[in-house]
Amino acid sequence: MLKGADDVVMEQEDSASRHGEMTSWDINDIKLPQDVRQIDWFQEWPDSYVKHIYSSEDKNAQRHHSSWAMRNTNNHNSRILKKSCLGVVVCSNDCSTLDGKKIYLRPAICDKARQKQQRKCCPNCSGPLRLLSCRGHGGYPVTNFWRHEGQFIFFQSKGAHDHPRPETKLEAEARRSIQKAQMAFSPSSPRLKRIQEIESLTGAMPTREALPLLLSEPDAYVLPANFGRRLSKSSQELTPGSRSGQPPYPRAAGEDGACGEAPTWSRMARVLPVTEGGRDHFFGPDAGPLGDDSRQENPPLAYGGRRLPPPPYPAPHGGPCPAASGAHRLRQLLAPPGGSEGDGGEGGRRMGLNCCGDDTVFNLYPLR
DNA sequence: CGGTGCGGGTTAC
DNA sequence: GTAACCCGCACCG
Ligand SMILES: [Zn+2]
Ligand SMILES: [Zn+2]
Repeated sequence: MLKGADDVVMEQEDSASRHGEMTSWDINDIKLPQDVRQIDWFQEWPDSYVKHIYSSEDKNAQRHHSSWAMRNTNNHNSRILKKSCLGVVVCSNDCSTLDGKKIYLRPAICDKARQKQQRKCCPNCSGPLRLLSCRGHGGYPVTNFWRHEGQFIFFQSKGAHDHPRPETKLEAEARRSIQKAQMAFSPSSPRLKRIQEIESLTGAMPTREALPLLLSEPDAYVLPANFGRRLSKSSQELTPGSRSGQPPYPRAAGEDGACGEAPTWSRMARVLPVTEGGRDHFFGPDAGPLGDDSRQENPPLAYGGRRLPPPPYPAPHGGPCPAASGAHRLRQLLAPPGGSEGDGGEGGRRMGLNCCGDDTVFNLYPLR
């Protein structure tokens, strides 16, 4: 992925190659540095060839999380855990939501579940879904390596994702929950239900954009409570997705309620003093469109021809997309993750920025 | 149900 | 030998 603004680069790179002192280690070294100068806050979207050293206390690191859809891969080395990127699931129709956003679903990690997922249909236009595989590492999926050593957890990634970011794990979970609730809710005959389970199960779902709106629905008011908690302590951990990229929250509370204006936090907060702890989220300005079609789930035959995304922004042509289902009101579903692990900013951790209250952050979001 | 780890085994280079 | 990857198994929330 190209990094647009420098600040973006900074945020990620900074930690790895901070201030000159090159990261002199490699995940394969017999001995890894134990005189670590600085520990990094968990990085939710590590990209490019970066390295990070996390605290062995960091829960996200312990679980080898990433907001990229990474699946375990066997490298026959129990000391080093290796994972490879699954890419992102896109709509074959390349449809767009009302507010012009694309559908980037999170590939299921489980093989079986992923196959099932690919048979489902687009939550936005009901068109067929397609898996856009990752080829950011020499034509192969980007790989991530994890190694626990001493009081640290070393992380190293190889390759730069050449596809948009998928929904975070939390968003994907929310999506599943909503759809589930939606189904259970529908007062239809068992027979119909059956059908929905098959078809609908496949797609008719609110899109990423809709999520926040749904959650903001009247009953959604269950959330506030959580809001308070999160973001409080100076050291907490947040599951990878936790309110990162496309937080279902920002708009939640007071919004123009209207659905008209979908969330506009497309590009924002890039500049925040520090991306909130553990969450470096906020989409990167790069999460951009990267159309690149013609690349599906075929092995990297001859890779070398790189096609670039069509025009800057493929016009939304969604095609005949009778907005799927009207899924409305659905509440909670989004459990407040534990917390977050400090703040990610680099250059040293910043403690709370929370002192002012969670709202601070929220107010920043709309910052479009 | 699906995320995560593990490790045997295969295949291509 | 290295790397990608398939496959089943176990554990867990
Ligand atoms: Zn679609
Ligand atoms: Zn990738």
